[in-house]
Amino acid sequence: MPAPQGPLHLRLRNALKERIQSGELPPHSSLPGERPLMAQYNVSRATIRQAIAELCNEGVLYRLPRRGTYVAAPKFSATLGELVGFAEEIHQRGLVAETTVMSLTEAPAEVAEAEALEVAAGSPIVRVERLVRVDQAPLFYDRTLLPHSVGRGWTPAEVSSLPLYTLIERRGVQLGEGDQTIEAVRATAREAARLQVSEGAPLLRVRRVTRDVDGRVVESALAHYRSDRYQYRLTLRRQR
Amino acid sequence: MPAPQGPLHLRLRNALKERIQSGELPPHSSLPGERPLMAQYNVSRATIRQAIAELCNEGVLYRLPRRGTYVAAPKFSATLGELVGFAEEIHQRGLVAETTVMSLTEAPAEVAEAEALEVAAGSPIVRVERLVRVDQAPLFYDRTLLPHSVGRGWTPAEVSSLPLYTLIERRGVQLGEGDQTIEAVRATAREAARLQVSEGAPLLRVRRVTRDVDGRVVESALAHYRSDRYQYRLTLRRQR
DNA sequence: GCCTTAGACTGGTACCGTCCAGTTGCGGCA
DNA sequence: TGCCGCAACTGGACGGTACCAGTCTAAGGC
Repeated sequence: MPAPQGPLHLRLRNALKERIQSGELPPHSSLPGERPLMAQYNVSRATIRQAIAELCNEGVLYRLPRRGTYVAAPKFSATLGELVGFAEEIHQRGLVAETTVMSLTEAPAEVAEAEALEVAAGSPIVRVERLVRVDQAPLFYDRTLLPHSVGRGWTPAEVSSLPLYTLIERRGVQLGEGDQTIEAVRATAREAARLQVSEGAPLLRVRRVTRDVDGRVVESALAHYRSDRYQYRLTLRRQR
Repeated sequence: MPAPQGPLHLRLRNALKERIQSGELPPHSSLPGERPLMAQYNVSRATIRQAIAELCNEGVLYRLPRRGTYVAAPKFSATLGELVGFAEEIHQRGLVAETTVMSLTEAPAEVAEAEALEVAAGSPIVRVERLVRVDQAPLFYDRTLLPHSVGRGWTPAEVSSLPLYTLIERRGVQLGEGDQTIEAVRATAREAARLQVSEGAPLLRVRRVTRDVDGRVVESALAHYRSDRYQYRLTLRRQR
């Protein structure tokens, strides 16, 4: 075989994941002990423990001290507390999104925009407005603000073909946390026209402020989803 | 000194946390390297790395490979991907909720209810309906279904004074994951009356299926929030 | 047949060592 | 003065070992 690349613990992690997904290790069955696994995969215990720890963090496995390591029940959502962009999420659900860039401008920030991005008023920023369709019909409309350092030089072609988070990470930005608020609103006349719903139809309004690992605002987004076509879905885990 | 107890890596973890919280290590400042820390705390590098890895998972620190370990910006939300109940969440926000139990019944499950709880149709289940007010005005109405083994024997007094999750955990149930879907809907005449809004007002509908660590359904809830008084808020972290 | 108990597990904690590949800063050379 | 290369340092990835404290089981005593 062509000698799989990458760190051992990652390869081990994927190997175990496959054994679980293939059904060889069904939910709630116990994994071999760490010492048997050492012999099986010919790696040190530290490596085994690292791979298992990662899978526990992902929720794929769980440990019962002094009893064993077990396969967790399958997850019901791929996104467990993970920050994903609008377009990324659509893609993760296996849908094909068509993105139309309505506008893409670089300009000095107005007061409200500067506040949202936590930069000085008048600083250069980038504004992106997009309409995303799935299966022909509009799904959501969003307006995203980015600091000039992040969004500078993007083309409509890039923005319509790649998730914003991909473009952001390409700039070398390490994404950290994203703070979202979700509310229900009535569609205004303008929103109704854009999303092709009747005025007053219920919409999901999602605001998100994304920061890099240093806490600097990287993106401030406001999206309106057609509620007849979209449900916000997330999985949360109880802390021990 | 009285020899602090517990595993070394936990003590180290807390020691570092205190140095951060005291302001000795401000946000975005770099931690000493792992090797200097070994000498400083007189522990092995593996222990240092374990403590740092835990703090990274918590979001207190972040690493830049081959550059260093840094103090993260303080968190913006207490609930980072944590599963919390409706009442718990209100409490966490520092609000005082008045809960009115509209009904509390034990009965055989109807087909749809049995499906939601993943039990056999006709199995005994418990239904709870509650109206929660904050500052006099209604905030949300919710209907929760529970398997008989979980909700059996609860009194209206208990249900109105304690979060459901507290009651569930008192039964010895280990909560695992909760799957939520959030959508925007128009208030029906009945919902409008209960929540004291006009008919057709936008509401946030939150459905949640909570499971224990073994994957068994523990609770199936459906809540309607007044959108003029409530925004769903959550913080997510980007996976590495 | 039942109960006790010893030993073979389990994961948890902690130590040691080694090598690797980027980053960074500093000193020296042009 | 300015550029460049190298040495020092960083976290990442492995390997090995040892001991601990509970759990589970199966053998042995009653």
